[in-house]
Amino acid sequence: MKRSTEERKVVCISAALLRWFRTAARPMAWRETRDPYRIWVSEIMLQQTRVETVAPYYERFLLEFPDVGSLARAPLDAVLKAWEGLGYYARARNLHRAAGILVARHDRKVPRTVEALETLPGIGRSTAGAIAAIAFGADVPILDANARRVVARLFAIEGDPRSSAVEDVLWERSAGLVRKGKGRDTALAVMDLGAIVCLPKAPRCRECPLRSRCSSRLRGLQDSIPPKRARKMVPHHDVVAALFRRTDGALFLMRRPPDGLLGGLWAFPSGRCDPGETLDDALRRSLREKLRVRAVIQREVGAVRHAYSHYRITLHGFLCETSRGALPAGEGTGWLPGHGEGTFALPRADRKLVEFIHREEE
DNA sequence: TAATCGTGGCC
DNA sequence: TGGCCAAGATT
Repeated sequence: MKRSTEERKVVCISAALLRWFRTAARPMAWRETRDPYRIWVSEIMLQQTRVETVAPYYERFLLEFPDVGSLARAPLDAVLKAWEGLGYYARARNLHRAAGILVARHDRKVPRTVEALETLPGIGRSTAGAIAAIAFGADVPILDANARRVVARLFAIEGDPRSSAVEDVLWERSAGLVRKGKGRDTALAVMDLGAIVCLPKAPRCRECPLRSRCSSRLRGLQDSIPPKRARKMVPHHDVVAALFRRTDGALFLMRRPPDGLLGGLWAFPSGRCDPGETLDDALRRSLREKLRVRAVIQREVGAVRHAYSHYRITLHGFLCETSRGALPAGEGTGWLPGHGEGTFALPRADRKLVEFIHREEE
């Protein structure tokens, strides 16, 4: 029967993969624990983010928020501060919100099933599978970026791996790799194979434990599966920011709206420069609109180029003073201490402007 | 389905 | 330098 032949092949692939994993597994802090909370935190941090980047954040975050209760009790500002620089800040907001839900409705415990995990904010199908498999040893598939690539190549699944039709096939194939009782190791092995061997560019097929069974490799398709994503034009904008400096050196900040780009972070008042508009005009206009103040622009302290997820900016920082009207105070406003770090989470670009000022003063 | 949402490293 | 990519979710 042809079907059972296919099944035997997959069993061999799983065995070879797990054998390889025993010697090749990458050491990581979050692999040394079975605490579901820690594994949950690591999975959220690792979304769209490299392992090396996450490592220091993971340690610091868990020192400050060692369990579900401490995370739920903490003010969002403290969570965002711990997340500062890691990007995709909705992850931190959702993590915080989910901790509150766990306290209120789940006895402070991370759910064990994919279905329950998926109901929490910030956890989709892929992360739910990863947490269920890694934290609880569930025999469920994963389909992160590594698994997508590994599975697509292994079974020579052509087409855009992000289209829903292809994705369904990939989930099926990923599930087929999971042998009974091996959910955790299978998930980690697929991830590691994708990170170490089955690389996006120039996969190292000669070192691959599955090279003799990889359909793409056997057909010479390893460089065309998955297909390259069509790239879009990346817009560029000039953005102007106002640095109001108090006599003690503190800098005026405003909290960004709770959702959207850099949501909840603290940043210098800023605005996008319209086409044909001078930087000075754009800044005065923005401050009039947003702060209801007239500003005197003293000088530009520096400009930083910065790339967001889907566009680029050049952020021009200007030292300013108010000529008419006072800066707003109270909720949603703050002052970044002259040298001290403080408790404000700032975007990277705004941090770079702060560095410009500090460097000037030396 | 397609946009949106950060940042750093690599080539 | 700039394009590409990384343990995706949400709307």
